[in-house]
Amino acid sequence: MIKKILMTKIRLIYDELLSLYGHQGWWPLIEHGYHLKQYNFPTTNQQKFEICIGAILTQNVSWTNVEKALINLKKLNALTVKGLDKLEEEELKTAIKPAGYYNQKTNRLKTFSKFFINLGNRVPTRDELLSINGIGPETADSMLLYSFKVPSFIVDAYTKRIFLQLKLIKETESYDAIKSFIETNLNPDVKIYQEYHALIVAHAKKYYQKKYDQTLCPLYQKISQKIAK
DNA sequence: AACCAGGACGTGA
DNA sequence: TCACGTCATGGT
Repeated sequence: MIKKILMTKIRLIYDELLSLYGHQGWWPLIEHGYHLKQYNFPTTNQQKFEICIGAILTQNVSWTNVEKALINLKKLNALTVKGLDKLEEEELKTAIKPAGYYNQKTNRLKTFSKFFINLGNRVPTRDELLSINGIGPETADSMLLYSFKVPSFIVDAYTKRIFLQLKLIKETESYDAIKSFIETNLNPDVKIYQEYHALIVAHAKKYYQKKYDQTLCPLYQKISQKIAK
């Protein structure tokens, strides 16, 4: 007789999303696109750096805008640490303009590339990243999870919307409270954390845009049906 | 033509 | 601590 494994809700939601959308293969790189099931990415220091740059550029902006900026940087050979560090400030501003907030983000990229150079092959701590101007909790966790392969769960606006709709969190809960709630109910596993966040984004793009009716979310419908019975 | 997108920071209460 | 204004482009 096989024992039934007790799974947490958090894990069940993950399984549900994975069966709905399949592997997402984040983080996308300009050259390689989505890596799909090759979880050894990123392999080179340059790829790690590109992911970090993307994490800064995508702050409050759609990824399609970020791609334009990344392609501009690639053309200028500035998707490498040294390349970006060498780039003139005005040139950098122009290149990342499509990603919005280009004045702030220019400073943030310059500051970060210096940090990245000094980092060497070391993995930074979360606090270390948070102490850098322009890197908040979500950006830090994105870098840790996708660039440095540390199982640090990312809480973005979509994560909040979905978990709020599923009544697993409250409206007022802080970033860190939501993060630790999820992490205590999900074994630390880089692959799963990576997929989970990507799946949340995929799911949210389909059901949790502000213009949509969030009650159409199939996960929510399942729950509300159970309650009705 | 407003509104929103894979946030973070500075300010004042 | 925390609510609020600010930063800016591109798509719908």
